[in-house]
Amino acid sequence: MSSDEMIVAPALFPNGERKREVKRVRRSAEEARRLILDAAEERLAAQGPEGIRLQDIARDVGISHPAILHHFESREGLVAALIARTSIQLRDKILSALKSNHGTDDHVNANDIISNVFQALSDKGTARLLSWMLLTGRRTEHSTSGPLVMEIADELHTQRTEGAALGGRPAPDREDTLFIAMLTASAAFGDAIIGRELANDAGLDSAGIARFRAWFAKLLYDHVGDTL
Amino acid sequence: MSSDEMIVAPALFPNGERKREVKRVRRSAEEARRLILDAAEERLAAQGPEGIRLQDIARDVGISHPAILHHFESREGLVAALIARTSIQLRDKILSALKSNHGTDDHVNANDIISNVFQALSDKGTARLLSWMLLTGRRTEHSTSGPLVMEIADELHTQRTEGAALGGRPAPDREDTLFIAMLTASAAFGDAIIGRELANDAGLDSAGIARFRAWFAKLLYDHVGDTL
DNA sequence: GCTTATGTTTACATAAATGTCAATATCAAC
DNA sequence: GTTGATATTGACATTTATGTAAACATAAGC
Repeated sequence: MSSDEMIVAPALFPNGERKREVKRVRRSAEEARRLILDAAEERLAAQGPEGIRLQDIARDVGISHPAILHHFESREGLVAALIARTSIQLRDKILSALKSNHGTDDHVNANDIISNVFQALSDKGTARLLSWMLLTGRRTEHSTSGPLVMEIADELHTQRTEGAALGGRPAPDREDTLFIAMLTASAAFGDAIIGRELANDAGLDSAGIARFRAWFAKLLYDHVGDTL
Repeated sequence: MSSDEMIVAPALFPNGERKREVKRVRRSAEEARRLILDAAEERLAAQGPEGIRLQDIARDVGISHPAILHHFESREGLVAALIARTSIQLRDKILSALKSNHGTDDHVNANDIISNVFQALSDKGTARLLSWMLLTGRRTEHSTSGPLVMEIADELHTQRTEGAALGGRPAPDREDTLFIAMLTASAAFGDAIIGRELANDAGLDSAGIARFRAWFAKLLYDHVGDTL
């Protein structure tokens, strides 16, 4: 309550008043950054872009907001780091999903892949983060979803080509594969944003949503079967 | 380069002396609201959600920012009005596109419809506005894109049913039609947000983008032909 | 011309968020 | 134990946005 301290001369502490004995938790820089990013991610997923406020995130982690600035330089730095981390996680999830099922070439497989892609983008609001990034015009060179789609298209085309060779069928069209990847990316992206809304209005429960994704997978699978 | 400052027009001074007689433009409330919404829409499309700042929009229109508050109560009111207007425009565009081509049942027609839907969502950043709305958790009862998709699905199903009856084919599956609408909505939505990015990274020019949309339209058309 | 309704403005108030700074506590190394 | 590096903090500064109030100006009706 005593607010009438000396204004200037941050000289030594006024002897009478003493700092209280506070137990301060001190983490490694890496650990602190991880916790902060986790909290930011959760806020973003739950409350949207405007949920990323230093004070709130600091409270979630149990630190003071200047600590965040210490680790990330600025709010923008925090956002950039979050985008980078999320992008890398997304890339890993999708590519591993693609590669793990390599070789088995039935429509159940296609179903799994599509399901995984959709899931990867809905989880934790990944697509929301990325779309917010695009909406606000942020670009991080290597972490954008850009190269990712090309990687996916490449991997997919390799698989299709191999499959065609094994089956004695003609090689698939390169652009056709690219379009499959682009459509899947766009659909999964859009689904992550308005999917829940659409499903609600259509009266679909989670089983219905699963049917939708399976339907989409079959659509692509049939197409591949036709054009391969 | 000095910043371009507006010529300030002080209307009153304490001693009663006035600088000069300023000509004030006085619009009808309706006109003023329209101009403000236009400016807000443009800012949003160009700079993203954070581009909606009363001061900036006011400057664009050539008014002072309290005038905006006078017409829309609050910033939130402005956003809500913009969302409502945009939703209605989107609804009209898509439904009219659907209905205008009614009757002609070839894949060129499907191409046109898909193209129109994608266009409607990219134009003026409509999808960006709506996705921002969803991202920030805003909901306006009647203006959400929700009922819209059901309307579209209904209209589409009517057309498919009629077409099937004329051709003597079995009636199409209701859920199949719904899924077509949902996929189209999701894909167009996602495309509006990351489409440019994807196309860039894939090295597609505008002709390539057109090919992609045509490819998608054909995918749906072939599917309908198969399942009808 | 006078009055009235309301669109419009200036100046100010307020709030909230980011960012700065010096001081302090904690861990690790010596 | 002492020292050094740095993670952490409280208090403060700054910026910038929205929102308020009272006065003014303009178009329309009498």
